[in-house]
Amino acid sequence: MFKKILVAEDIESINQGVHSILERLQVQHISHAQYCDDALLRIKRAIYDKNPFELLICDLSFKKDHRNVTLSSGQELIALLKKEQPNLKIIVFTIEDHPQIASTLINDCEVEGYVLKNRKGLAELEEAIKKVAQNKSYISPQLATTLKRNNLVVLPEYEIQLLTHLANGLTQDQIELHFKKQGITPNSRSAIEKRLKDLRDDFNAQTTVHLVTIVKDLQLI
Amino acid sequence: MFKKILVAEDIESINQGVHSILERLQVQHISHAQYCDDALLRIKRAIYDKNPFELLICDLSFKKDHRNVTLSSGQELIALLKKEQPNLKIIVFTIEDHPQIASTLINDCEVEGYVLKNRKGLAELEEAIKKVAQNKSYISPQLATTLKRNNLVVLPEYEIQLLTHLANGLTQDQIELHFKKQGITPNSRSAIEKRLKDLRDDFNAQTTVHLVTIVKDLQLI
DNA sequence: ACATCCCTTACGGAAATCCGTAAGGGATTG
DNA sequence: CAATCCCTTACGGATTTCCGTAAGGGATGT
Repeated sequence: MFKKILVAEDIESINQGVHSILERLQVQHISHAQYCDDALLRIKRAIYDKNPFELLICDLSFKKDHRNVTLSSGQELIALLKKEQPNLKIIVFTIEDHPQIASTLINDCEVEGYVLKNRKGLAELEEAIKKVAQNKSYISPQLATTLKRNNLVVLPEYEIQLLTHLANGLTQDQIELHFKKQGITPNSRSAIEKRLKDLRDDFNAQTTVHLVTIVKDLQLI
Repeated sequence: MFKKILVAEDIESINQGVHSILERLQVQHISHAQYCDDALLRIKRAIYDKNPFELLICDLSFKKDHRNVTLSSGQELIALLKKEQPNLKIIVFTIEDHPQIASTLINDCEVEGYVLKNRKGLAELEEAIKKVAQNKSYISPQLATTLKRNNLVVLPEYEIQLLTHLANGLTQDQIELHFKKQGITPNSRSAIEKRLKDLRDDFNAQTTVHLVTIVKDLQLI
């Protein structure tokens, strides 16, 4: 079992719940951070002290308050940490069940666990901690099944840019111009139209407005 | 102070936190419901038993699981309850800080309290319970300030329909036709165009796609 | 080399949207 | 009653988007 764990989570009542589990698992050093910035500092400090954390249990969304923070989300924190301390195990503990977001963290950021805060969340978290301590990984069952069958759509960077510009109010002419300035290809009017047509087909969108709302709902842009 | 309180909340660790507060406030009867349907049943039953609840502390979002539920959100529950037991006090305790949603609950559904689950959430909840027990109302400070200055936009039903149809892939021609069938006026092509132009101006949208993404982000549709 | 495939670009016409103007019809007000 | 205001509708032209066709170029395979 882990000896030194950091919990990054801003809601106190959930912190209490997590803490009680860690105590039951007889974790010796339990630290808490209510801000992402704090979490990063503590982890850096622990490395400097030659006594690094072994596991981070991390929420994704942190409420803003009066404090100025540079890291506002768990995603940013995790992305940094994988450079700072690659051997640090990470379990995401969040209410966020959107497959797109979970998939990015699991596959790209390579977190070791992803646990949903639901009715049985704490029990699952305990399970996850045990698994990860054995060098296995853990993903909440509901999420695991949807991730498997849900053949996730990942939009290529080009399509993301195209749709984002549309959503932000650029006309196709403006996008063509912009792509030419930035050296992004293809940038002809024709190609842009064709991509949009293909995307409409792919997503069964009747109009371009429809298309943009669909990809926004799917959080692809 | 209240003697009989129901807590509708699906995440166990938060339930624990709320429970500990209610105990400190020496509430005699504390009930919990992990599903909206359960909450409704318990409240009805309590009325039938001539021993109704005095206060409901209610989350908004409830995770779906294997159980079939008819009420899937706190909003639906609250809307029903205000008919079922008009004198029941309600405090919303949620992570949802979108002013649009909060405003609807506070002004339309007339809940007595709206507390955000943030770093000081439990302390605020305690404060709210005390206030509401004195027939006052309570709104989380952060929210209260934004609600005041944020001169909330409320879109008339007609505009909501128009934009929703656009977002769902109808062309302006199809919308004109649809409005005529439904007897919704104005339904001329011209009027539809004019409304969209006005809306684009109101929201500083460059294009119609832009407009739709803006109102979707604001959760106006 | 040649054929094939895939992608980009170009072009032209159809369709949809955008925009301004103007006419008509209620409601309000002097 | 007349004047005014506001909204709806109609219409025409400009702009934008949509769609099909075709030409050109690079990569791959035979």
